[in-house]
Amino acid sequence: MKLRELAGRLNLSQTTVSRALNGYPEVKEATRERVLDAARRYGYRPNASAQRLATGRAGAVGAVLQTNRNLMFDPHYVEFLAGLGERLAEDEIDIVLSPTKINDEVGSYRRIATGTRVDALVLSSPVISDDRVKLLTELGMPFVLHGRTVDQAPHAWLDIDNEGAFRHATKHLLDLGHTRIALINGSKRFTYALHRERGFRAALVEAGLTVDEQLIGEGIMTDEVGYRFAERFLAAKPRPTAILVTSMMMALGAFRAIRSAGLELGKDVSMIAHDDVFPFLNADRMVPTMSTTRSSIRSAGTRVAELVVEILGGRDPSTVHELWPVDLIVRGSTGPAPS
Amino acid sequence: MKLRELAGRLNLSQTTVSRALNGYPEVKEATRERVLDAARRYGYRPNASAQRLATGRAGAVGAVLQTNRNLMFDPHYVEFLAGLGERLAEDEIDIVLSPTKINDEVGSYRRIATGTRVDALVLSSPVISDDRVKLLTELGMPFVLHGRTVDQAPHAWLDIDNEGAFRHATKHLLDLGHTRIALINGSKRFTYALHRERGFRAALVEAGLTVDEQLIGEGIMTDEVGYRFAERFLAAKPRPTAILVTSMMMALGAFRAIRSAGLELGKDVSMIAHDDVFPFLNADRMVPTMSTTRSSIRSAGTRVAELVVEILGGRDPSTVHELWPVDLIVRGSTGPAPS
DNA sequence: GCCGTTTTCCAAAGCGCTTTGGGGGTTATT
DNA sequence: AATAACCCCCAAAGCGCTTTGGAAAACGGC
Repeated sequence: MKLRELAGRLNLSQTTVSRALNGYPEVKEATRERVLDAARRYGYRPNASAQRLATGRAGAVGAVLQTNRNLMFDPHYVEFLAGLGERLAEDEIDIVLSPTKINDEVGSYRRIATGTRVDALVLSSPVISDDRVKLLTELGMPFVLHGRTVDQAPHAWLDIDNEGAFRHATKHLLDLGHTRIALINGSKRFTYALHRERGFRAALVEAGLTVDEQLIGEGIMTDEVGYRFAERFLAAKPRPTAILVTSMMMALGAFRAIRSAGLELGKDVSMIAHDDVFPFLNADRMVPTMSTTRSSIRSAGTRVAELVVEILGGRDPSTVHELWPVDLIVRGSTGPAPS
Repeated sequence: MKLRELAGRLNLSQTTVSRALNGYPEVKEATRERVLDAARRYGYRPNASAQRLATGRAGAVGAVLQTNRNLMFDPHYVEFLAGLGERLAEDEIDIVLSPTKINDEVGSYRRIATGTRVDALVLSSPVISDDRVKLLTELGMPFVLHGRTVDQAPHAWLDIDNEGAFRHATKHLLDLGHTRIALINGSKRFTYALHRERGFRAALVEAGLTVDEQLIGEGIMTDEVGYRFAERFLAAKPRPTAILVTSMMMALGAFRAIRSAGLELGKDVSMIAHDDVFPFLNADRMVPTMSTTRSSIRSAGTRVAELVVEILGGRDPSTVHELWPVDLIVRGSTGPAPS
């Protein structure tokens, strides 16, 4: 069933049917009803390619998938994509996924940007000085960055206040009397990890403490890595009484290490983890419940999608900067420092 | 730069340029060179929407992403997508990702199949009797299934011989003198898990042993789940002397549990894990090296892509059935049963 | 050098939609 | 009753490619 046929059956012109379907005001409400009804009955679905050609829009945004390493990072990314897709689906915009090898990352972006298959790109997990950002800016391909680079540029980004979150969390631990606090962070190549560490250090320095570099670890966000660092940190003397963890996956591992060491979470050792809010992982239902800095990565995806749509609608990307505050939620995994 | 301009500059017709670019035989080799060269110089990239409209092809295959649970499963899926994308890129075919909530899975597939945004779909991780397979068959949307359902239908699939692999692995352990063997499997909803368990049981029964149901566990493929099951199994009396594990992620967890129990892998306890071959996880570089049933999931993705291309080229999907044998690679994690 | 092939290229007609530029019908205004 | 002002709707022209049906040019055999 194509538009012409549908128009034929309704004794209307293609123009009118098209307008009725796309919500233009030039058609009588009764006619629109009639058209929508018929479209539903006949199961009419517009041909996407034709629509795209006529409108000059690809109707898709691109996402590039690193495929050589750090795949374990993925639950976070997938969750982000889920949010993105949810919102884009409303506007019938596809997500086009391009897997790329890590050594040809910029090449992949260039190929995508110079092609006509997507209207915009979405970038995640920027590193401190990100070549992709530079490239896309140069090529004039619209994009929204989830996260930030250090050298701010006039492009669109949405980030959470990682520095503030970790400063706040650290300060909370200090207020509880903890003075030896460890940090299990993501890889420092990434800006968010830099920001988190910065917040952590700032709070310690503010409190007049010096940072013990032995109590800082970085790695990919897995249970395993969390376990290994926690195990190592807890063996230090004097033992840290609190740990800040950059992801819930890592927190699970760290939690196991704490138990293995015969210690009790929330009493012998306090922990605050950053919670990206996974549907299958509820900080509130853990035993003990987990204190977190919380910010839904899925919501971020949804909002990024919204911003993409706005930019495609004509909004100036250089006005698109959102820094989301992060909640600190104090639960059972934090308690006063043991004396 | 559009085709017409390019043709103009070359003093050729659009027809000729198009043919030169697409490898049709009706143009002189010298002309083709000239065209290709100019295209490169001017950076000509054909407009994808126009191409798609003219050819009647969406130039994309769809993949649906479950977003409500089992996201931890993902490293496997991502690895598969990587392989898929690698091959599809050669034919300039996009992967269109549609995130869906688990409770509206069939609805999502229906929407995608009745739309015109993809030429085919790729399905992964089929359950025993899979509604998606039925739906797509009914709707006549081409697809390739990575895995199998139990009720075979005349559609395209590619699967690895999970049953054979696990039978073989179990038999190997039996040959080494093990008689109490545990199995850490994926969720039994999935056909591959069923097949693996079937292979496991078959080998035991063949050897005249009865299966201890207490030594079978199923769950999502994470380090954590591997740890928990191994911990539990090793506490059983008499303790199993060998464990079969369905994923390398789980194997890492199981390995940790073995060490925590003060046991030595490859001596006190043997282990064979199924290895989907992740670039960041090398069974050969572990200590001890890990015995595995190995089959690259990325290669499977590449081959599935190949099959999709063939089907879109006219091959009858009901002739597309591939069952890949799985290698058993004996390394350091397996040894004779302790006496 | 003539005629039939083969090679090489072209003009023009789509692909299925959106959108521009009007043009009849109705209703309101005088 | 005539005019103006809308409201609805339509015909037709693209969007940028592919592909069909020829036609001109080059080639080969006699």
